[in-house]
Amino acid sequence: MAVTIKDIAAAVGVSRGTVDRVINHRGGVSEEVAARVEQAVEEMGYFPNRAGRILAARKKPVTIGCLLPSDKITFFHDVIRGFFRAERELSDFGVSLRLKEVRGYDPEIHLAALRELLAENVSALCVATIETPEITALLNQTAAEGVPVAAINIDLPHVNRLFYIGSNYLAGGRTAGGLLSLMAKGPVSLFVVAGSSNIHSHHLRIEGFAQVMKEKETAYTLVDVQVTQDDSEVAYEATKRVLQEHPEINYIYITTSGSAPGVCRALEELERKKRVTVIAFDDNKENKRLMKEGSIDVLLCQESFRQGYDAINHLFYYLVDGTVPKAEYFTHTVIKIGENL
Amino acid sequence: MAVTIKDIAAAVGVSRGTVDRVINHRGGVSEEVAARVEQAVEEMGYFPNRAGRILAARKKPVTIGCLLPSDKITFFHDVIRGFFRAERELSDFGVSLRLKEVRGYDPEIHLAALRELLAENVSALCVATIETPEITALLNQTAAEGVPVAAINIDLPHVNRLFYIGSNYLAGGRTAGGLLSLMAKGPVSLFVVAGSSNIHSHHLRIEGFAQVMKEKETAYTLVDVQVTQDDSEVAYEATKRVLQEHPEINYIYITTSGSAPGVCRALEELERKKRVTVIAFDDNKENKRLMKEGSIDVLLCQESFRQGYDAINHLFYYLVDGTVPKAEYFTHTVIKIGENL
DNA sequence: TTGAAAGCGATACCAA
DNA sequence: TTGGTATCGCTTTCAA
Repeated sequence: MAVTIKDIAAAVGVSRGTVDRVINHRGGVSEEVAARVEQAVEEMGYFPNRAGRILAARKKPVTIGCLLPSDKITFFHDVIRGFFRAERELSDFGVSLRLKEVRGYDPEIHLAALRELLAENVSALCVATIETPEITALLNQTAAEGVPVAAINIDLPHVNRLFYIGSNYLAGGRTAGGLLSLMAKGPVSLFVVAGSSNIHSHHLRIEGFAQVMKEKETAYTLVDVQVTQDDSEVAYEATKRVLQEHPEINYIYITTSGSAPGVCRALEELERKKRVTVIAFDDNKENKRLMKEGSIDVLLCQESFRQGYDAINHLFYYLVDGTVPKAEYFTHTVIKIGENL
Repeated sequence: MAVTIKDIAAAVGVSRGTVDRVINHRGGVSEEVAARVEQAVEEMGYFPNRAGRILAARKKPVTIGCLLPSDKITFFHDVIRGFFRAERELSDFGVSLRLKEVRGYDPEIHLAALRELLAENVSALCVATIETPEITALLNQTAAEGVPVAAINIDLPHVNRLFYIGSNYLAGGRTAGGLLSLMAKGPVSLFVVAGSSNIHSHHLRIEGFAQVMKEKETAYTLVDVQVTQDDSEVAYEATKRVLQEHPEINYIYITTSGSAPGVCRALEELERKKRVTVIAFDDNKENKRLMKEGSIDVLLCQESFRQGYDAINHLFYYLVDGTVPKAEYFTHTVIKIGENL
C-alpha cells in the first residue's frame, strides 16, 4: 500500500497539517521541521493521492472558460465534443465549463468574449484566438494573476500560455506531399486550393508539401493556385474556371477544410471526380460525406476531439494537482481514406 | 453543486447507510423505504461521485492480472506501455497489475499462467490468449465467479468476456486494399506475405484486401502468396526466391508484422527496394526503422498502446464504479507513411 | 510555528 | 431492517 500523509506525519512525529504545509509550500513551518519532513517524503517515496486531493478540492469547484471561433465552422464540432466529454468525466471532481462561441476572428469580439469569461471568475482559460496587442496583453495579465491560459488549435507565441495543443501544420503538409509522392506514378498536374495567404497555418501546409515533393524528387506541374479565404462558394467558382481551362489536372490539394465542398461540387458538375485525385484536410461532417461519395480521396485529420479533451484534462490536473503539462502537444496527422474513415 | 448521498438521506429521512444499500442493491431494505429512496434518487438527479467512491474503495485494493504472449514479440511492447501507463495513473486509486508474459501460443503454458494469476487472487483478468476447451472453461468459470475477464488484441468469442478491445482485422485489410487502389496507377504485380493460414486475423487481412480490390475494380496480378508463420527468416528466404523468379513484382503486401524485416532484407540485397512498394502492419521498433530507411512505404497500425491503456481503465471503472463497458472496442486502422510516423 | 479536528462523498461494520 | 460511526487521503480552519 502506498505511503500517505499520515505515514509521513507518524514517521516524523508531527501532525498531518504540518506535513501538508511542507508539501504544498504553504509556509509557516520551521526550517528544521520542514527539512525533516522533506527527507521523510523522499525516503519513504511519498506521492500525494489524487482521489483524496480531488475530494478535498471539491470545496472550491473549478470553472474553465473556453473561447472558440466556432460559430458556423463545423471543424470545431469535434473540439467541442472533446470539451464536453472531459467536462462530463470530470464533473464528479467539481469541473464545469463556460464556452463562448464567436464567429470569425474580429479582435473586438474576441476581446469582449474574453472579458466576459474573466468576469465570471473562471479558474483557467482555454482559447483559440488571435494575437492583437490588446488580446495578448489581457491574456498575459490573466496568466500573471495565476489564472492559467491554454492555447488550443491556434498557438499564441507571444502569450505566456501554460501550453499549446493543436496540429503540427508543417507535418500535415509534409504528409500530403508524402502521400502524393506515393500515389503519383505518372505525370502529375496539380491544382492547389489555399485558404488564405496570410494565415500562417495554411502557409505551412503548402511549405511542408513542397518540401517533401522536392526531397522525394516527385515531378509535378503546378497548374494553378487559388486563394479562397476558406469560402466554399469562392472555391467552387475558382475550381470550375481552372478545371475548364486545364483538362490535364489530375490532382487537387486543398489546404483548408472549408473549401472542399465547393471544389467537389465543381468536380461533380464537370464529371471529372473519377479522374481527379483530391487530398483535403479535416474530417468534419461535410468532408466525411464527400469522401463517402468518392469526391475526396484522402483526408488529413488533426485529432480535433483530442485537442478539446486533452486540453481540459491538462488544465484540471494542473489546477488540482499542480501537475505541470508540457509546453506543446502536437496532435498526429491522421490519414483517412474511405476504408478507415 | 451536485446531489450527494447525504442530500438523498436527508430528503428521505433515512441514514446514508440505507441509501447506499438501495443504490448498490445490497438488499436488507424494506420495499417501502427502498421505493422512497429510489424515487428521491430519480427526482433529485443523484449520480454517485467517483472521487468519493474511489477513495472508499482503497480499503480493498484492485489487482488486475494480465496475460500476453509477448515474449520475444515486439508488437506487444506498446500494449505493455499502455498497461503500465494506466497502472501509474490509477495507482492512486489502488490499482496494481500482475503481468505474465509467455512465449507463443502453447495451450498448456497459457493455462498454467492463467492459473498462477488466479492463485494470486486478482480482481480481474485482461488476457490475449487462445481458445481451447480447458482455457475457455477456466475463463468462463472465472467470469461466473464475478471476476471479470477482458479479451485484448485477440477476441475470445466463446468466453463470456466483459469486453474485447483490439483491431478490426477486416478493416485493416480493407484499408490496405484502398491504399493500393489509390497508389496503383499502372499494372500491379502483387506478392503477398501471409503469417499463418489458420490464424483467423491474418486471414481477415487478406479477405478485406481482396474485397476492396474487387469493389474498386483495381486490376492486379497475384504473383505469389507465401506463408511464413510470422518468422522473419522464413520470410527472407521466400521473398528472395520469389523476387528472383518474378522481376515484375512491384507491390508487396505483408499481413503479419514479424515478417517485414525478412522481406526487407531480401529487397535490400536484390537492390529492388526503390522499385517495389511495400505495405505492412504494425509500427513496432523494427518496422519503424524499416520505414525510415525507405524499405517499407506504408504501415497500417492498430493503436496498440490504446488497447492496453483503455483495457485497464475499462476494467477499473467497472470494478469500482460498476460502469459497464461496451462489448467491443475496435481500435482504428492508422495509416503511417514516413512523413507522419 | 504547530496540533487537533472537521469535512469532502461513499462504504462497511457494528449495534440496535 | 435500520442507524450510527469510523474510515479512505487530503485540505483547511481554529486554537494553542
